[in-house]
Amino acid sequence: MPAKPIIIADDHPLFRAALRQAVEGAAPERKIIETSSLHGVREAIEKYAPGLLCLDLHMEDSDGFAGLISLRQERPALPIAIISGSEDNSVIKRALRFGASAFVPKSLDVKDIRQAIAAVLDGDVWIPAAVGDDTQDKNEDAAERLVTLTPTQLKVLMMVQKGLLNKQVAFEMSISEATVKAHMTAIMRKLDVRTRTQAVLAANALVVDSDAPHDDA
Amino acid sequence: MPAKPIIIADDHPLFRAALRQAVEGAAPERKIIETSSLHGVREAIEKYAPGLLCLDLHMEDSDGFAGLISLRQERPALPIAIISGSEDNSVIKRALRFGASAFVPKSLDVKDIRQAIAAVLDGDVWIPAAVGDDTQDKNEDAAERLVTLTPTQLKVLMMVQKGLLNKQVAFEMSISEATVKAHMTAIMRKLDVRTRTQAVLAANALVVDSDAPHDDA
DNA sequence: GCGTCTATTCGACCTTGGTCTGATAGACCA
DNA sequence: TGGTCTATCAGACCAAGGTCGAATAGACGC
Repeated sequence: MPAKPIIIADDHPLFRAALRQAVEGAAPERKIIETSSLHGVREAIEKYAPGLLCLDLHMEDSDGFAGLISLRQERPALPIAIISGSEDNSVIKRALRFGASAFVPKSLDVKDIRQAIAAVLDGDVWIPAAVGDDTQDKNEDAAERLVTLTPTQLKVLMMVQKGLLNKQVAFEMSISEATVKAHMTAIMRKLDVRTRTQAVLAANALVVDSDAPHDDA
Repeated sequence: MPAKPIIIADDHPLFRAALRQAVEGAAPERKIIETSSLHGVREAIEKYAPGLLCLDLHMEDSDGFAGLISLRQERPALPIAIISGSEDNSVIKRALRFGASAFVPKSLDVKDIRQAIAAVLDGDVWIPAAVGDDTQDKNEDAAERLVTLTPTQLKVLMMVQKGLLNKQVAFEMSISEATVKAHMTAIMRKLDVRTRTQAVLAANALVVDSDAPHDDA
């Protein structure tokens, strides 16, 4: 069978080059497409029907884990390897929960990255060696529910999370306020909350840097 | 002059004992009062007019930095040394911004803690050696504004941040919903936002929320 | 004591949020 | 082809959020 191309999506040109090197080591015969935005990723997926996506979480338009969830829903069969500067345990676990096939910290050297890519191309799930199994997963429910949101619902929730009014969301998306309200009703039903404030709290599981509140009293 | 007593406030009895030892080393002649809640702290302040408060951030009723801010407003002259399991840079910097006189990580040994206490009793500000100067201070404004909130406003904001309705806040505080709304208006004015969702976003600067330091496998 | 300030309290009033009904249209699947 | 799911929207309706003006009470300066 013909080897499908690989997409590399990262903000940073230098790291993109390094990643390309690692990927070429793992799959020399594959075509590689580079991009630096979620938008570019979607275009590339449309155009090249890739077999693997290496995705940075910190791109301008990726909105934390929301981009990952959307892509997974659009192409469930496409394996996604998350590339991230973070090595935080909760970030790694959330990435996997949201459907990533691998988590590759940027601190890894080329050899290890190559190994990770090879594993994913082989159909495996790859994670860094030292991932603890702390079972303080109370955000598990929230994560479980967030993946059931449709891409449009996710987009609405992202805007609400930034503090926008329904009216403003409607304007940004060029739809009516009534539709935004309908989306919010559906979102809150799925997240099992009753107000937008609580929806925002639940959506904090999507934020990469400072993670959602948990009571480790 | 008579040496004013010292209050030690920490959830953990064992650590409270260790802290007492360190404090006694730094100020042998001082009376020491122990407590394990914010409520206990207030009582002790009322009763003993202390010269120093050693405050843990992770107590049941301390609501992150909100407790620190309240106490600072009630007793601006009382130096407060923050005791915390976290050593995260942003936590330390926020503690100082919110008026702490020292930041003492629990990982320090008794000798260093004694030194920190001594420094604060001397009127100095004490921080751990390795505090970087990473200039990712975008919460600086938010922090600046949060300290202008009155204790009541802070209390309301804490509840709203947990996702409670105005009606629920009113019930919890035994005041009318109209009053809660009035507080919210004042809060939003001070924080320079226009909706409760945005107020909750701003209030996130109060969340301590660091990763559990013990389970780094 | 007397003005002034601010925090807290509240009711009247308007705006935004959220539900429900019901409807249209496209995508996808069986 | 029919059934399900999603996205879109309108209008009515009620609940929640938010502003305004105003009253009270304590703190401060003078």
